[in-house]
Amino acid sequence: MVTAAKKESKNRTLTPAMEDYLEAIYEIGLEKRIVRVKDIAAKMDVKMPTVTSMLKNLGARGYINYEKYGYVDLTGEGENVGREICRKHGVLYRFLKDILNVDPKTADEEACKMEHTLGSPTLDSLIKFMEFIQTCPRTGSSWLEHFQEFREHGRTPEKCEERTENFAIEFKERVDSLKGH
Amino acid sequence: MVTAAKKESKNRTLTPAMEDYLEAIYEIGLEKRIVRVKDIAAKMDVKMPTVTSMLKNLGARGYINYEKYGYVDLTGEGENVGREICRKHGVLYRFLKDILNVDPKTADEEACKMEHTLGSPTLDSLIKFMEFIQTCPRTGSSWLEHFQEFREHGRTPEKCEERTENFAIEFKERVDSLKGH
DNA sequence: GACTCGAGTTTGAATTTTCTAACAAAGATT
DNA sequence: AATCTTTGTTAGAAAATTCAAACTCGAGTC
Repeated sequence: MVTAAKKESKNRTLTPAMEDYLEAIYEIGLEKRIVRVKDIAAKMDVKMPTVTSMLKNLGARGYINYEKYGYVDLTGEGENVGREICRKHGVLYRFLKDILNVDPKTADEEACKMEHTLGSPTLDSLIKFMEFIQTCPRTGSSWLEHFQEFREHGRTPEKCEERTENFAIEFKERVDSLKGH
Repeated sequence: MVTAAKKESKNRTLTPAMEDYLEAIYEIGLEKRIVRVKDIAAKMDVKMPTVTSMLKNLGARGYINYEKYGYVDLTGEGENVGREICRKHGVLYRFLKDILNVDPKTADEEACKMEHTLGSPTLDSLIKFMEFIQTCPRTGSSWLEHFQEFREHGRTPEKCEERTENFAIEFKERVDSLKGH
């Protein structure tokens, strides 16, 4: 379904590209004392002039402090954005890799694009969902393994019955430990 | 994590915008005999000249048959793309809305962007995952309800114990019906 | 047949992100 | 200090997507 979503008129919202640069600057800042144009270019896989123009852009918008030939650093707001995009990437990466079993390289690439498309509330819900899978007495890691089997071989009544019986025992133990607090 | 993903050099891959137009044309084609520039413009929320230039573009690439002042129709390849994007949108929309409980409007908007970022294998895995949740004896709709409770109020040991006991009964019935084929 | 009106197109321009080629500054090395 | 290398910047251009303004086509209507 293509939906006529209102275009964000004139407003100074960050584009995906800008968000990517802020994320890159944030991550480089975590590892090194200083953030260089060269490092950003390497991380983003673009050439240095591209970085320079984006830095001017982000500087003008107040997300970084930037002076020619000087080192780059994020303003408070720039840091908030960088951290949030970084967090989104991590959540999405783990969901794709650990839950959906997408191979790590693809998971990283797809997370890289999705991190700009999902709002923070959706991300929060996804985090809670993953947490819930792992902590709910009915699911946990054996359930995830069961899913991987299903994903590869579809529904096989024998497997299902076997797994169900194993879980019956596992589940009983969990119930007892819950009761016997 | 920003990753230096290889840029697809010269290759004639479809951009997200092109995919959106093919999806829109595909969907309009499902509802009406003929697909008009005006309808595409309305669905995409752009002006007609924008549609005209994109139609030339898609025509040159072989995804549609396009002649000035004539009606638009998809080639075989164009239809494949349109259908696939449409399918991705549907899967993502349902995941966001039914599983993560994102409000329908937001779910639609976010699905609209994500449909260009996830590969078909990832989508297939997501479909299987949703199917698995609904058919696995350990989960099903009561588990999803349990999640919604958790999402809103966090972990509450009492609730958890209560739910767990209810499930113990529910689960026993399922096991019996499995055994008694 | 001439007119009108909605649908479609052309033209030319703006924006965003990127590049290459050429230039400039900073840091090392001698 | 003079030079070399690395790093960073400017300038100019390209591709993609969009728009507004002006023009054209086609289908009726008088």
